[in-house]
Amino acid sequence: MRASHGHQRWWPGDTPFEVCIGAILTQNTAWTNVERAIANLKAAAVLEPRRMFALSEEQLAELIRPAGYFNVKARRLRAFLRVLVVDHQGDLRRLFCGETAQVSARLLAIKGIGPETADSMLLYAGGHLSFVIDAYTRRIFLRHRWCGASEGYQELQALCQATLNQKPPSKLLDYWQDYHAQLVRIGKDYCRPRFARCAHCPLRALLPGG
DNA sequence: TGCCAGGCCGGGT
DNA sequence: ACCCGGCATGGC
Repeated sequence: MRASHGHQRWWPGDTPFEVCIGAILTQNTAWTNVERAIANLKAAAVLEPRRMFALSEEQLAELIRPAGYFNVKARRLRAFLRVLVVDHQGDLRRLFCGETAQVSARLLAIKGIGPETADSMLLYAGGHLSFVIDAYTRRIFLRHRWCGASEGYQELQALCQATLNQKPPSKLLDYWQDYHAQLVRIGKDYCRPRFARCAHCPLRALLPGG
């Protein structure tokens, strides 16, 4: 995948904080809509933990309106910001400090942060080895019959992590970050829901027997 | 026009 | 432990 399309350089976002905010905003939402919301936050000069937390839920909701679910997401953003600002001095390095499993539990305890959002933050903002499973990943694996329809998040993640562990530890973070990004790109191009199969998916060539 | 997009929560079985 | 409705905008 990387040989044909190059390193994807994910996650889109200039800073770890922007990555975290984007992770919440993109829940079940097209990234183009998230970009508008982030542009609003930048224009309002509140893309910083304490300044964003200083906004009321209503003010925040208005700024992120283009991202959809704006009332829900404003509440979720503030739940995240409260933990970051109040419990960790507004310092992401403190929030992400500790063992991966421990930090993961810390994030999952926040209302509005589920497995994918937590893993996105861990992998792309926290430097933790926690593989991201999203709709594209699930769909690609399902259509190629690399997993069953009933596989849960944890099972699919365990499968990916065990498979993608065959590299020097120093390379894994970059590898996992790009691997997930590559799956999303493949998914957008070849594995959308309306296609009955990934008929033209280049991954097909990787399978024994095509 | 309707379907889709990088989920998650809360209430009900 | 699952299943479902709700949440909302913009693009094709």
